[in-house]
Amino acid sequence: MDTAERTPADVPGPTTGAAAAAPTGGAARRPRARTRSGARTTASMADVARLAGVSAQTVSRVSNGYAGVNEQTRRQVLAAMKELGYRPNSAARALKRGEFRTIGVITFTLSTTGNVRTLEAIATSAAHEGYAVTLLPVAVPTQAEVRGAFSRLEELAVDAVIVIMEVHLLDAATIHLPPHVQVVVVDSDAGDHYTVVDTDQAGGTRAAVQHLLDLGHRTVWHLGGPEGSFAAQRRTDAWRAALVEAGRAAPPLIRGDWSAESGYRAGLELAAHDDCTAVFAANDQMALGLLRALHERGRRVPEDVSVIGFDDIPEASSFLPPLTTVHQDFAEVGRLCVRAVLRKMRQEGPERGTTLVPTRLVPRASTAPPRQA
Amino acid sequence: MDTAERTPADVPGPTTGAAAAAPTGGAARRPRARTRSGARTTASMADVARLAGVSAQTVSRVSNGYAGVNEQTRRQVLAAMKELGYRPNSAARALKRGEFRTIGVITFTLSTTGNVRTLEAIATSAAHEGYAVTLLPVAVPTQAEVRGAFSRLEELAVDAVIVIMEVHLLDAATIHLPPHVQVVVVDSDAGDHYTVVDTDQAGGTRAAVQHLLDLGHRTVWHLGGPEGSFAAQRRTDAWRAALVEAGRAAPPLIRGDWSAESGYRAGLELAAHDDCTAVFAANDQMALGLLRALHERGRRVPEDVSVIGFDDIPEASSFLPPLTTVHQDFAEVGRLCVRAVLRKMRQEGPERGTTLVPTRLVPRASTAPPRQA
DNA sequence: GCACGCGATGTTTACGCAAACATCAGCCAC
DNA sequence: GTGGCTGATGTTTGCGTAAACATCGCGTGC
Repeated sequence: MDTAERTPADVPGPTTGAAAAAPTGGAARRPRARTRSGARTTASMADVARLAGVSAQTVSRVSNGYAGVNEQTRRQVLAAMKELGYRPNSAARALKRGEFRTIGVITFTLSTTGNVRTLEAIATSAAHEGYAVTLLPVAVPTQAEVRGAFSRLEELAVDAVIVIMEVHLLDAATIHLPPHVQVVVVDSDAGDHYTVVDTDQAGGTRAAVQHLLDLGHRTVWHLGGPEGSFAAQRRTDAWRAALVEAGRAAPPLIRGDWSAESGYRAGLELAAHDDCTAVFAANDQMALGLLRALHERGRRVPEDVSVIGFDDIPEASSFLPPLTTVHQDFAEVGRLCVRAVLRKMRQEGPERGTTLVPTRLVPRASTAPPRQA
Repeated sequence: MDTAERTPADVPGPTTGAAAAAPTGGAARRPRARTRSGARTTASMADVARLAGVSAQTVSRVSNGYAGVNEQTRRQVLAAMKELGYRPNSAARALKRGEFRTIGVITFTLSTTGNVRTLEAIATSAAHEGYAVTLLPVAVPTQAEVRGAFSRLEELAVDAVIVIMEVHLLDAATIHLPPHVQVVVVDSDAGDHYTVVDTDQAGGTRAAVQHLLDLGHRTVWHLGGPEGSFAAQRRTDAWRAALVEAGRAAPPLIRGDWSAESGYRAGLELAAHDDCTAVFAANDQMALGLLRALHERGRRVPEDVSVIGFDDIPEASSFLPPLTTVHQDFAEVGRLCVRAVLRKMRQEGPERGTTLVPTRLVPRASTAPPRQA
């Protein structure tokens, strides 16, 4: 047989011609489409190996930074990689290694500051650990949609999942996660069943209420968040508890939906109550709307009414007046999420439990002692 | 028949399996105990095939919804899948198919409304097309960092990339993308070299300036964004051009950095100019700070000074006073990005060129005719 | 001087899936 | 009835990588 047929580039090894009874791959190992200069296909390890005159395994070793490769060989391989523009194929890697080095993040909306900031921190922390982050948006917060996201997720290339969402939407009975995909939840009180990382809603709320009481206000009104939200629920509960603890009567709860617009509507209502001298809004956006409503109704802040928010969005210091609020450390929440989920993957962490991130009261110009105090 | 469920919620079949004359796999197909950390492995196609009594290929056909599978066989396979909790392995799929069905999004920060809203829209559109979105945050906007993100990207499982960033950070010479990975850029004027989708910055700006001139203002001051930003640059250029077109003198440019705080500082400066009756802020956050500064200095809005913003963030309608601004359709931008990048992947779209998404002026209470007009 | 060990490298195999090809049973046309 | 066709299913193969195992050459201890 004309075993000649050697290409100019030439294959290094003699390639062991014989061995007729090749146990398995005996088939014609066709030399792949010529990857010469006008190459279209991406170079594979085999291509690099050929060019460098070594085996594919050695390329793999270099690629993964193994020790035990001769320095000169290593340099040759690196040169070959560079020449061919070699990049490891992540699909093959993932297949072989059984992991994707990717974390999925399921979130309902990116329109709230908290979710976005948390997501950003997660992405940053994950990148730091060599993980990528894949986003799984859920259009509407219904169980069906969430379930849909999870089932999409099941085909997705992720090793773990972080859910930024009220967990009551996760009907645990109907969601079955792929095996060894770990979950960490933000904004939830499901610490009994999941690993949860969250801002210390209660602590922050207590600080806010206490701040107002300390200023001399008889009681504190509350502009709460929407019903579905656990964060809202906890802030409301903590508000009530703090008042009870202090022996004060809790005024009726007023609800918004997190938006500034809803805060405005609530503010119009509150402005009608002459006895209202202090309001704790469950987030800064609602506080913004509240400020506008009070202004329109001629109630001065903080002289007539003190207002305090929650979140400390960057704009809060530019409100009229600058808003006293409770600062949330979203970056820390994100960091802890990633840490927790990676720990769980390595089976180092606990299966469940809640981690709370402390808050900090940021006093600005929207709170003051009541006039008659 | 004997579909009797043998193992309630157990590992796949007994498997141990006759060392039958397995034609191919010859080797003892060990029951695949723990792969990684002691976890059960997921069931593979082969496991399903065994349980259903068919070949792996048939499982594949069912899994991919091929026609040409007998209904009864199909049902059997589906039942087996369900019993084993089978999920296709996306790494293997990607390896075989040569695509990941994932789009990478590189962005510098998620702290600006525009980026976040665009990202959200991208994620939603992508999901709609069956694509996932992987986030690649870049910590600081330096070329080195961006290059780092791109080289991380090269190992990443993505088929295409959308860059939400000023493209001048992409030093084209040093970034070499993996072959076949298409790029679409947002917020850039690099339409000559890339496919660009962006808001019609110039159109929006012209509308804003014209609105103020139409109200009778002699000229319009401008609170611009930071130097590095193309969006800022274009708004500034368009502002100047619109004034020139109208035969008005352009006041000196004042610069902020997008933040409300910087708007406040600029506002203090502007308040000192008695002849300033109208300001166009390059975004709503800066307009917010501006409003506060003007208020503090006793300049009433809109009676003494008209203020107009850009973006139309949800809070803008709750500013004091509610802000007239230029609405950006981020959702559309995101949608077009995804469409463009998928088109390029399929080689249906053009290699380069810019697509502009129109804006809309939203008149509210922060603009009015000047007093003496 | 010879076996042994060790470092460097090569060879085989399997990961899970799906395209390409192979087989096989029925069924119709002539 | 026989050849050919069709639809359903099985078999082979290989994607690019990395673990496990195999080989090879050289220096060292005794």
